[in-house]
Amino acid sequence: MILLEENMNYTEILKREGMKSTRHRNAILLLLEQTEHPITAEELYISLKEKTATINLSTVYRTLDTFVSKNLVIKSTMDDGKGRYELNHHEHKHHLFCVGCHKIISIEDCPMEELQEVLKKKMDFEVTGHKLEIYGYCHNCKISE
Amino acid sequence: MILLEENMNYTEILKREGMKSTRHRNAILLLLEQTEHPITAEELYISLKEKTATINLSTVYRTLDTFVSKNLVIKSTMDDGKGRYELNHHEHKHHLFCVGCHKIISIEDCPMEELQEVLKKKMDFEVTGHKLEIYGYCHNCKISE
DNA sequence: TTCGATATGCAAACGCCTTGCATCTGCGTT
DNA sequence: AACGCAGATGCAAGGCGTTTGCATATCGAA
Repeated sequence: MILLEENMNYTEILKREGMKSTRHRNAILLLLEQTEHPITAEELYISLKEKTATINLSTVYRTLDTFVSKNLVIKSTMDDGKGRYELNHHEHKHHLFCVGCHKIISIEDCPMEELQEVLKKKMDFEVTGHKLEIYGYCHNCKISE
Repeated sequence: MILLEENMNYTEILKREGMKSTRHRNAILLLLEQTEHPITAEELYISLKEKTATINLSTVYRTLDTFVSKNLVIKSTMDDGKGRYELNHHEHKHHLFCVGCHKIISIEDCPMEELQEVLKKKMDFEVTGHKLEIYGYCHNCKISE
């Protein structure tokens, strides 16, 4: 299992996956690491252009796709039709979506383990993965309601 | 809360929501009722054309959107970029997605209740809804692996 | 039956994402 | 250090799911 550990630079990680270490790939990994919540390809693209680099949107998409296929990045698609990407920290994680202020909060709680057992016994379904999104009001938005 | 009960025809349901009862709307509701799993707008459109009616794809989209906004239908968007629609039976339900044969199986198990309490206590997050998708291998695909 | 509000068809457009192709760049080899 | 090539990138065009503007058709209350 590949982890993005602290004292390991991106070049090594990329090499390990058989990818060339390039300016863009490194910048994208860095930005994903700095952003703790899932962001869209376009947000990433704009943020990169502001910061330093000239980069093309299609490069962003291609890079993200490759990262996803190498399991370095997790993609999830929401009802607005846009995909969001985040680093795969290989800790199991879910997100709270505040419907008040649209903040995204990461949590590490996950209620799937028991259910996984149930599904196996009850209907012989072998769970390989799942996606859980939770909507509601965060502390602040609850107050100002 | 609005339920699609057995001996209640679509006209009544639609009227109750302030919608006109039309040929298309009825056909879409009927088809959704016959299909127990979430389907795409296009699948619905093709199926309708095969069956009886001349209908336009944009009508399908508009109708589904209205149904979603009235809470008669639930939309969920997958990583292939397509939205899927299903009747809101107001029983709480989730789906198993078989990654082998792409079958979709509905289940009524839901592991969220306890987590909801935890999130409230731990971070004062008030859950109003959630989405859970489970991936894996169904009984048949497990065998033929 | 009439009539206004709403639903529908049609065609064009939109937004997110992908692709084909020419050029450039990282990196192992010489 | 220079070379060469596979792989990465930019650019522009295209794909695909979905939305929209507008003219026409339909529903249903009066």
